[in-house]
Amino acid sequence: MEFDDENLAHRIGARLGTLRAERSLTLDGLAELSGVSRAMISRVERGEASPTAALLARLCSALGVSLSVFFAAGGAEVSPLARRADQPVWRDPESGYLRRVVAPGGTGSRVDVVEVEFPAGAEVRFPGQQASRSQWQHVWLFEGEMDLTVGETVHRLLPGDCLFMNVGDVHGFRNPTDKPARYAVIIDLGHR
DNA sequence: GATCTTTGCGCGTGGGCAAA
DNA sequence: TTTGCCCACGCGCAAAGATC
Repeated sequence: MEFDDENLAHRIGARLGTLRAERSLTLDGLAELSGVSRAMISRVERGEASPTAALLARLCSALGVSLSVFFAAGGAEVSPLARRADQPVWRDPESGYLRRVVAPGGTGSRVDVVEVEFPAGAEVRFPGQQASRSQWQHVWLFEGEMDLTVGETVHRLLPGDCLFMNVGDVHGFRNPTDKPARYAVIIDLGHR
């Protein structure tokens, strides 16, 4: 379920607007919570800008949802089975990394499962977010190599390695090799 | 071929304006 | 007064061109 860029930008914008409205937040309110300017939020909601992974993470954190919840199709039929063809896929316009929400949406589960294909040489950094401190994640590498930075510590992950970390910590993902990497992220969403 | 400079593009921000 | 949108600008990055 991969969308073309324009369609995806509009879907993200609509989803962002819905979540913001559900929380009775104004552009200013969300801007204050997320640290993203209200002009940028407005452009994203109108589908005029494609948010980067880092920016989207800040907005999701401010809204109190995970990226998985964000990309889960609102109102979609709830099923315990998520076929690969139906799993939401999003590509970060900045790094090119591909994020696939594997776990079925709308089940009420407090655990999300995400598959990531990370391009060679790419890097993504996520700022620390107080709103995400109740969330934890396992990063389980299948193929390639990844450098994961948590705070000041850099962890080199090899196939089979698994790193446990707090989602709210300042962290970064980097593929130092010339081959793409593939890994899974299992997220404990904590109390919602 | 390597290095430096220029140019173009996209992302993101701040300030200001108009409508309700 | 609040809210959402528009405009101008800065910044970073990659591609193209120039120079050695």
